[in-house]
Amino acid sequence: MAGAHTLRETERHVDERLAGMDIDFQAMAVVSNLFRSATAVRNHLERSVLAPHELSWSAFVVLWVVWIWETSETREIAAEAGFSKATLTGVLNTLEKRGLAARKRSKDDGRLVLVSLTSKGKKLMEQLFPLFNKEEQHIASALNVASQKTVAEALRKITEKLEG
Amino acid sequence: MAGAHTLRETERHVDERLAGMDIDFQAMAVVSNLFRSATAVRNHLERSVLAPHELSWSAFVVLWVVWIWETSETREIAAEAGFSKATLTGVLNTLEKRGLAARKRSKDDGRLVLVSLTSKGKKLMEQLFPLFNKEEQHIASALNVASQKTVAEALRKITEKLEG
DNA sequence: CCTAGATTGTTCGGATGCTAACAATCTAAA
DNA sequence: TTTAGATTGTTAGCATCCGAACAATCTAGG
Repeated sequence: MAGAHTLRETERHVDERLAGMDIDFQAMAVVSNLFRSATAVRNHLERSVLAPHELSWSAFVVLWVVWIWETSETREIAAEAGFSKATLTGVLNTLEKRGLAARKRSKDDGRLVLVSLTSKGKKLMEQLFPLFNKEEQHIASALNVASQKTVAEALRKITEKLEG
Repeated sequence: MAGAHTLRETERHVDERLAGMDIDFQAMAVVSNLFRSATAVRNHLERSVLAPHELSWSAFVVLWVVWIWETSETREIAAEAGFSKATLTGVLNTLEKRGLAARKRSKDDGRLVLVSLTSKGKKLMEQLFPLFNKEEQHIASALNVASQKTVAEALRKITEKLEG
């Protein structure tokens, strides 16, 4: 589907192409498959769950973070969602325009902006997240439960090594 | 570092916040840690390897694909790199402007555009990829070798379930 | 031949996504 | 109390990113 070569054909070609070089192929396999799978999962979730509601990936992530943490400071959302505060400004503009989220100046600290979901935004997440999780379940079903645990924990270790 | 909460604190909060709902938490953990780790790895590689050469992530991915496959048709690069052909057009403009890649019309099929690296582009990849792989090695060292194999294979299965 | 349909890369409009610079605000040390 | 420095969100400028529409080109059926 993704072009002329399958995943495994591509990996074999790369190995041959780089043969002789002093390369850690196992480490390369971890990283490249991390990106391949993340891209595939994101595309799948965008098409199956988000697109019908005209939601972008980042818009959904912001909704998710605010939904989970009730009300959030902007700086916190950006860190949690994984992109810069400048990017968040744009996404919040979009969400406000669509009536899904609202901004409010903090009274305690005039620099801070507090974000909350509108009732429309809340209703959307209560409807959308179960569908999202059904797709997550579909995706994770590529692995048995023991393997799911192992993979999640291994990915945590990678994240912690780089952020911890 | 990433905001006020650690990774594991965040996961516990989410579990409590969604308690009572009919949610597959294990599947959620796989997907969310997939994105967290992919984001962390990408940010790390951008800062440590790509930024010093003023290369964006997508520019590097395109260089990588063309380097590995020698000369590539545009449609193939887009599929392999994981983004749309519209995006590729922009990235190729940037790479051409910087003298790292070149476009050429195919003689066999007037619709096709063939992309190759300039000698400057080749030289850059020969210098850059070993550094890139060193960082991949650093990242993968969060796991022992057996775990690296397991994770890579599990991620392959996820990709194949969605693309296969 | 010839022409309807398929394929390819680009363009267009809009939404991310980044760093750097900025104004507003808070904090703490003199 | 004052003021230098730190923090926060926005803006500006640029480079991705996408889907949809488009022109150029190829392919088949007639």
